[in-house]
Amino acid sequence: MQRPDADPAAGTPAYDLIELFFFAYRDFVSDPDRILAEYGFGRAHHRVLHFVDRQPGLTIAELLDILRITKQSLNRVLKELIEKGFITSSTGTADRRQRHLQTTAAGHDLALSFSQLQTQRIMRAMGDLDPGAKRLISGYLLRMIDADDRAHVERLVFGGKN
Amino acid sequence: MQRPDADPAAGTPAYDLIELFFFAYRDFVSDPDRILAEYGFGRAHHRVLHFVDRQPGLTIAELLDILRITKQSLNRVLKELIEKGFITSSTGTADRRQRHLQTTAAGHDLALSFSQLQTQRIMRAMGDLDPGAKRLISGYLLRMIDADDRAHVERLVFGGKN
DNA sequence: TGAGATATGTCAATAAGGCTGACTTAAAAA
DNA sequence: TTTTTAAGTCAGCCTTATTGACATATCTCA
Repeated sequence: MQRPDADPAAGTPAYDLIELFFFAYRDFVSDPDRILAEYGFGRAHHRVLHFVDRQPGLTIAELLDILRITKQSLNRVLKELIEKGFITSSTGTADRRQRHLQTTAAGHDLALSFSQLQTQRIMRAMGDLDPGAKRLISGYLLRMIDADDRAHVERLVFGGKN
Repeated sequence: MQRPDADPAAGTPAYDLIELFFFAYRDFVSDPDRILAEYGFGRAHHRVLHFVDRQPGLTIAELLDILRITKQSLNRVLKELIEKGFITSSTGTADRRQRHLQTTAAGHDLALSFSQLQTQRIMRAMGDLDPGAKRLISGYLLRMIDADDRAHVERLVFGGKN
């Protein structure tokens, strides 16, 4: 429980970037909240819908790995999305133990409307930056991710299905 | 409840930046989590401790305004931080209805250790970028914040006490 | 083929961190 | 003096997460 004395090598904390990141993320996730409330959904539903839409055919285990939650937590949210007709679950053909998840047409439209809202905010913030500046920002965000997870995220973000 | 058809003007969603922002923020807040658990604290405690440490003398109303939670939610967390000796609350002199919050020495040390952890991650991600690139990134994050809140955040982040 | 491992699903209890609504007290302001 | 404001508190509820235990179907390997 003993905190070490302030590490002299740590220098002055980057309070500006710490706080800007906090406020930027808060507003970034707030856009979809208004729509989610209309459906009785929360942010957990948003996350599940997003990743299923982006990776059709995703299995339960893969989804748990991305979200880093327990299957009990996922189950309630996923069940609601399936019951309300936004996601379908189908038994695997190669391995019949697995379930492959997909968005329905309604699910895809909803996921797309969330992504478009968030893209609007990103584009407003990018303004008229040149492509080099955009690469710089996405590189920065990538390096903010734990090093031992970075390859996994890169595959997921840039590489379609694995 | 009717979602509009996909806005043709919206273009292709920026899936890469949406997802990078999600994963980056997750890892960014995960660093302090390990320490918080030692004290039986959660992220709510971290946020309160951080802003009180950054703005000594902050009142309850000002803190509620920054965190955008209800005073009932704040109260439980704040009470624990006071009881465990990380924050002090003192009656205002000019206006005796107000309470002015401050971190104790222990509270300041704890807040500093969180900020240093997060600064390490930020500096690793910044790598050897030049100062112009750093300004570009903080400008981007600032513009991700709701326009009508940006001035408030700027004062708070760059301007010390209001 | 049979044993064990794996993928999923489910029940129950618990916790953190939010919320609304109602009400009190003390102090300032009109 | 009346009204408004700042803070504190009680009670109940919701969402999203947790752990632990267990059931079922299916695959894999010896």
